[in-house]
Amino acid sequence: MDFKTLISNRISEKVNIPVKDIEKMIEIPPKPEMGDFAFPCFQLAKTMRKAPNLIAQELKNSIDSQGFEKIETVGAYLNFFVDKGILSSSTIEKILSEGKSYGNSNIGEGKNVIVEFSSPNIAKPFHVGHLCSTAIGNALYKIISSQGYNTIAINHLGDWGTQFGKLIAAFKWVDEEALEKEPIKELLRIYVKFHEEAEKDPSLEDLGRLHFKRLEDGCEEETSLWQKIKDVSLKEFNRIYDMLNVKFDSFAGESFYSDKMDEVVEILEDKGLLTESKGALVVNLDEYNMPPCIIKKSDGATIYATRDLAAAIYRKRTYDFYKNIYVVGSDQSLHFRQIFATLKLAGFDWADDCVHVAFGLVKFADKKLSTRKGDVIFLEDLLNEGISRARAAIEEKNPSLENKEDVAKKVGIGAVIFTYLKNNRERDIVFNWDDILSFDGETGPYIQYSYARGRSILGKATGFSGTPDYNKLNSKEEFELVKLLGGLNDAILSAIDKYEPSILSRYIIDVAKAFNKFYNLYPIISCEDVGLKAARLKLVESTTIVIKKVLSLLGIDVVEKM
RNA sequence: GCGCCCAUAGCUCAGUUGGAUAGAGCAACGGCCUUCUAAGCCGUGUGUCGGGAGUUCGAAUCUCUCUGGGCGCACCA
Repeated sequence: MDFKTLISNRISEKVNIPVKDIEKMIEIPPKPEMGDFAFPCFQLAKTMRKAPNLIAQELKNSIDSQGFEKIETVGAYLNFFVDKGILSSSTIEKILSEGKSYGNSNIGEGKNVIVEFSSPNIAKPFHVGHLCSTAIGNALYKIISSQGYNTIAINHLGDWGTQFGKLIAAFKWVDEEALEKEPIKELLRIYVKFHEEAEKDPSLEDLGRLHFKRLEDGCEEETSLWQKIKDVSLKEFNRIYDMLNVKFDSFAGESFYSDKMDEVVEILEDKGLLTESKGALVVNLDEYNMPPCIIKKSDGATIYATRDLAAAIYRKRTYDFYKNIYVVGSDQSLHFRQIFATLKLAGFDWADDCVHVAFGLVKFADKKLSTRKGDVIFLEDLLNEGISRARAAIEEKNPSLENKEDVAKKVGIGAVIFTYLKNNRERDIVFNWDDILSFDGETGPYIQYSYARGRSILGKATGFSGTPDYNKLNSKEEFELVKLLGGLNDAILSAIDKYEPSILSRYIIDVAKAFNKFYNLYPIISCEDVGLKAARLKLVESTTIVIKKVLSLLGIDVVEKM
């Protein structure tokens, strides 16, 4: 039962405004005591030439109130109180019958959506900053998929570019033994050393560029070193992706496009967009009020803009995408605006379907994380610290728990992922071990705990059977929970609309809070009224279904006990 | 200098697209485990919504301006 459209229809009958417009005006009152839905009459005052509260009063008297407990006016607001029994039974039965597909829809059927995310740079450590793109991208991938879209997860590996020239130049300092044991750390060490040395001797930068040019020209020595670096890096990255349970449909990174860039240059040339400037080939973007987009450097080598253009064109041809989403830090906003503008100038109207989903940076209280300087926290260390803190919490709170290690892993990692997804993605995260790994309050473990409590109650009720009487779920707390559970699809759609997983994180916090409140206040197993007990059990079951569903969309596992 | 983003309680953040008395978590203090797991629940209070002006029935939300921060601005990604 969709009460919002019901209300819109009834109001539309009385005033001369289309149902759709009425629906947009309907709001949810700030406090549940004020009703479940509200219709403000301020805007009608002008056309009807009457005082808004008078309009509200007249509507109240003339409107059909069937299906509602009552309809009230407060000032210019017309407040609707829905029939709790009807809403509870329809919501709970829908959840139970749809199970894990509750919240899904097929609005995206037949549409391909690309989500590019994670995209770490080969040869560099996978640090705490990379989790922003990885967690947000993975969540968006799952959230969008839930609405029937055919979604493609692409890891656009940073495996090409001048940095490899620098790395190859730095290879003369490599310690083979260390490279064997801890490849990324050793590669990082020589990369850092390169930048230190380059400060004293700027000619090293030129040497790096030379090596990249040779790599791009297919020279054997550079190519084999590059392959070696890529192999050891991917091995390390896959270990992290396994811990996070993140999977990709494609690992086509920057090098994948190395043979597709000549065509980009040709296309831009044909359209007459290329101009030469200081020896480089650029696309002028003055009309967009942006600096030019560099297509070829003065030494003839390509640059990341060229590769991103090639990638976008390739993706359009291969996947014919409906949306092409880039989950990349906000520090690259200008770059993407330049790419999209260049595509547009080249006559590709689908440039408008490309979206840069930006996020803030992870930084220390005082300084920015800098790979070049080597001050960096490995993501693996953060995840392991999370796991070991979860392990300690288990020993303290529930030492007889089975599968301790499995639970510690899911709770520890869940806490980290949830922290990354809790807030508006454009906010910077100030790195603090205790904040990121908190288990109290609005955190991942709090949600997981709520789920485990629900499952525990259900486990104790096996064998019970009774016909639920949903009319008896009439307490404020029970009804609040029901209303929240009914709002899952809206929350998902809103999250997709804004490319914002935190909308779902906030939603599930609200659900868990309402659920905790409910079971702390009312007996379930020991409830004597059979109809009410059955209804409460169904409510608990519905809640566990919704929590599990939302956490899975966020890329977080649930545990049955903790 | 130019462009984009941000400023809400001591701290970290929400705020349903312009609506009713601006809310959570953390931290602090007090209460609740012989009754469904205390990673929980209940209670106690704090705000010039950065300042100013404007738009209108109505602004934390929209416009302008100032202040204070972040990021970016051609051969790195």
